[in-house]
Amino acid sequence: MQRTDFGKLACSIARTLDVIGEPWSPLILRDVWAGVRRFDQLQADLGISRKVLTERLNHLVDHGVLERRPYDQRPRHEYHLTQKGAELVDLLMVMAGWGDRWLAGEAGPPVLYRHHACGEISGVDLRCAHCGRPMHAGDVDLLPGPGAAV
Amino acid sequence: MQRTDFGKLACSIARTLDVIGEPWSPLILRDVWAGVRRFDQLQADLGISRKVLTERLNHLVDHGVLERRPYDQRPRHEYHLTQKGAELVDLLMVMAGWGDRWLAGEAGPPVLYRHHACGEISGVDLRCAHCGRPMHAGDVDLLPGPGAAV
DNA sequence: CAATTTGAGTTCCCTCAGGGAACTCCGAAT
DNA sequence: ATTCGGAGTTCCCTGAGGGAACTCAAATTG
Repeated sequence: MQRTDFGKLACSIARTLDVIGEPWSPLILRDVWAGVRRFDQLQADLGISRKVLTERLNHLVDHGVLERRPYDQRPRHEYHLTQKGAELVDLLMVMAGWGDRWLAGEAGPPVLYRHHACGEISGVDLRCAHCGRPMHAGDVDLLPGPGAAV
Repeated sequence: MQRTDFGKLACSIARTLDVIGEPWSPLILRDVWAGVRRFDQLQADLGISRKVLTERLNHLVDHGVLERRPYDQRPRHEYHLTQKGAELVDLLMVMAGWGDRWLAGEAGPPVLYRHHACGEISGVDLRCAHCGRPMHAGDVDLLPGPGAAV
């Protein structure tokens, strides 16, 4: 095994990386989310090699993150996010939030997010699912869970 | 340029990937967060090649995500998260949340998070920073921002 | 009907990044 | 004076990513 396989580790971060950790995968999801759904569009938009794009799309479909949906009689299809994939996009929003805050520089963020519920330009905020108060890296203790390694 | 450089794209996701998108980087941050701070400990815990570990650590220090902190007279040091790095760990928590939900299987999540504020085992929840209501991938419109590409 | 176009991949070759293991450097402890 | 231990370096080998050209089948064009 040359390139290490993260999927087997007892770590949800590693397992998630096994699904979207390869180069380009998150950007493919971003594009599909933004409405770029076809092979050639994706290839052109990202500038990715066709070989790798094929590989990544198959991987994402195999893992149930994207689904192939025909849009014509002939064998033509588009890629769509599944529920599982849509929830990954939440992760991308958090990622974009960090990039906006720390890497955007003078020019400001390249993309803005308008929240349907309130209509405002905003960003995501991390809250505790239980008490609703802010929940950040320093606000938690880590404990071994049921699926912990022996 | 062989391996594509994401840092130059007008996309905060791509820019973030430029910092932590390489294989192992997120797992290194996870370990540092969890208290694994020294070179040999990291190498042993992750099973990463020493060469790549050196490379990743330098990259993360260069990008201000980790800092090298001496812990002895002799040239010995530990890696610590900076503020910038700690905010990346928020991202890792979201990533772990997705993995817990979709990939943990029968055994359940390998790690549990206890929130200091309420003392409960919990997970993160994404809220709109403006109105406080849930904010997910489907709840937003994307608009070009000030730093958008021409 | 023949020729072209179009979406969606395949195939081939080449370079470079990652894995593994051994080697180096240096101040401290024995 | 030798050994040790942390923190890298160096070397070689394999395989993944980039680029560009090739394939294939259905539809459209002339």
